[in-house]
Amino acid sequence: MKTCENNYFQQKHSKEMRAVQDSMDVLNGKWKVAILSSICYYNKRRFSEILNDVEGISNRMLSKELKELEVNKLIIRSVMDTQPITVMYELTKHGKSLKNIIESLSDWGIAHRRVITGK
Amino acid sequence: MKTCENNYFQQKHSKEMRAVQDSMDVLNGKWKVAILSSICYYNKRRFSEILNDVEGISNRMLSKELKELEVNKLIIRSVMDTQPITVMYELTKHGKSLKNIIESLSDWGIAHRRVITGK
DNA sequence: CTGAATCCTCTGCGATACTG
DNA sequence: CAGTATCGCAGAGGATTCAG
Repeated sequence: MKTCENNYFQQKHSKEMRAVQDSMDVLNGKWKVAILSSICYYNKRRFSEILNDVEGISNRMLSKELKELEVNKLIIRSVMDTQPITVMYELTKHGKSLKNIIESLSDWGIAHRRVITGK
Repeated sequence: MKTCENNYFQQKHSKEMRAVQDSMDVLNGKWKVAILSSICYYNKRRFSEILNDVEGISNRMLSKELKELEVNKLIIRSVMDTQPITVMYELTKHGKSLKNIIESLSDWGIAHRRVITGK
């Protein structure tokens, strides 16, 4: 019976689908992945450096997004006692587990441009 | 000199960073990746099936997002001449190249839940 | 069944200015 | 330098209805 077949497959993949949604909820918005990329590529990165890396982002947004990433335990914020103060951001172990995805997204972005522009 | 060093690395990674942004521009919004996951996991999928797979999406949104995905050459839409008509969606070759990323996101989503809930 | 058309709400995000 | 505080709007997205 067709519906049974569908239900079978449905159950088979609904868990993965929910997991994908969970991931995208954390990485939502226009900036999160780009910010993570910046920190990921440079290992440690300062606020103003990320501000430059991520094209077009405002300090307001950067501040807000960094806070969310910290809450989600993807990055660690540490204040350096300099004058004036500087703040370093780095990936947690958990954040580093996104490295493969980020690199894949980079590769895919380049491939996508080729596909859309017709090479 | 520190700034030179920074500029050097800056140039080294700005290309990847732009590519990541390109990818995320295509996959933006609340639903795109989930929709792609549905089609990806089942190879071919009908409108109403995707509507069920993606929890919470409205037909209005699904319709709109599918259109964008088609414009970006990630999926192909084909109308089956049945009564009433059914519409199948499947990934293009280019769309299929997202499979690894989708699977990684699924794995990461599960891991993330463990990290946040403290296991 | 697969959408398109309306209407309406809410919020993501930009611009700008200000603080320690 | 690294943020916070306001203000304002376009547009994402929800609910509902209509159409082929």
